[in-house]
Amino acid sequence: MSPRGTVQNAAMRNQTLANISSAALRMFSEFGYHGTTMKLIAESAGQSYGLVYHYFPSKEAVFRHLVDFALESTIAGMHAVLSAPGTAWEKLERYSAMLVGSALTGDSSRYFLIMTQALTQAKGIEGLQRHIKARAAVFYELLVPLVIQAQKTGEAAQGDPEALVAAYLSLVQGLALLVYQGNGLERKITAEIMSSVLRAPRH
Amino acid sequence: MSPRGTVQNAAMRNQTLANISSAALRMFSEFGYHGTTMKLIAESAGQSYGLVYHYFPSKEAVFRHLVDFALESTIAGMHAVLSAPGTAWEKLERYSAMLVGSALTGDSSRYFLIMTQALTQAKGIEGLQRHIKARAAVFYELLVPLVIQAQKTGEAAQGDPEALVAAYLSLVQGLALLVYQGNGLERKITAEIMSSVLRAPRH
DNA sequence: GTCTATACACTGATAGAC
DNA sequence: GTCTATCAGTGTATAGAC
Repeated sequence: MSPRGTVQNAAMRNQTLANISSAALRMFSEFGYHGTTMKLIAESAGQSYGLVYHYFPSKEAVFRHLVDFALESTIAGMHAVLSAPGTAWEKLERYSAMLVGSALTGDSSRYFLIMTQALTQAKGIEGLQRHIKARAAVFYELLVPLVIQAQKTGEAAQGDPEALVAAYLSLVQGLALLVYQGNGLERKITAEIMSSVLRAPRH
Repeated sequence: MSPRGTVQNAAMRNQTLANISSAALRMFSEFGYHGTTMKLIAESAGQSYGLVYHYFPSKEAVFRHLVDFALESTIAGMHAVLSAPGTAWEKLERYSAMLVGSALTGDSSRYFLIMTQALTQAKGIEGLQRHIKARAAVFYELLVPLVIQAQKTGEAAQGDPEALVAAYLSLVQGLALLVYQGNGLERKITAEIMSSVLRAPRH
């Protein structure tokens, strides 16, 4: 009733929501969409079964929420790195460094993983595939112009810029899988290796 | 009873088995392990539900069979390309060409996909993760020495050879995902781009 | 070898008590 | 806001007829 009460309620609600989301991210990234049950999410979050349905109308909604967050935060991260001053090639190298430094370690790699899950198992989820494709197009819209510019200065490799970006993003997705396997090999990956897909052979 | 009868039976059995396996590969690669039902496999193969269980004791066995085939045929393909005469770098380039030319197109890419499915959803399948890790170690055993040799001739990039191979294999896995999405972008990928992860910057 | 029918367990989602 | 109980639907696996 009192203002303080509603504020506390909102805080508690946000915390519970974050708790459930975090648990769902772990489960989806480990068992896939169909392999994850609402019971599993609830138990993993330390919450009751019914409470999950209080925050999300369906399992699909939970998954969509995570996929959207993954897409938007990836786009935001790209924007942040690419909007800082520097040449096109410097920006691309800086993004590789950011991926190796943070995005491909810990929880962030799980977001790349559920993107993979979404792409390879979402045939039954109405419109999700299309939604991802539309938002992922932004990746290309941001990176392709940079590659074209870096090709003019001779820093990026010649060839179809879209193909280069496609290979670069494929490498990122593949590395997220490597991180997930946890052999320790992922710690040896350097920003230089990541950029090598785009880099021109020097003469 | 007669010799001819048993031979015909064996032939029919092999064909039905191949039919079910092929249908299962399609379903698993599109819906993932948990998203694929035995009913779906049966219908997709044009066979009855019970018949699938006549050929495989369980859904897990079907999946294992496909994963094993994927692993062994990938290893066999590597051996074939790498045992042909040539320098270490030539062999690596030849393998990239083979991947772009055949392995990453059509049905072959589905085998790379179920490897991804297996790695990211097989937490519930006892021992599968370990089995894959053990067999996938062969990839490294075959490729790392080649990279080390190509580093000596200055053709491969300097740096940890294991990290280079890990990035190379990650790129392959990522590209299989690209093929699956079917944007048409995968057709622009060249062997040169694939090899760029391993290639040394020329001086 | 091939098919249909079914037992049994589990999952997603809802209802209603506190 | 949080929990337990419950229902309808689906999935794996088996049994048994042909």
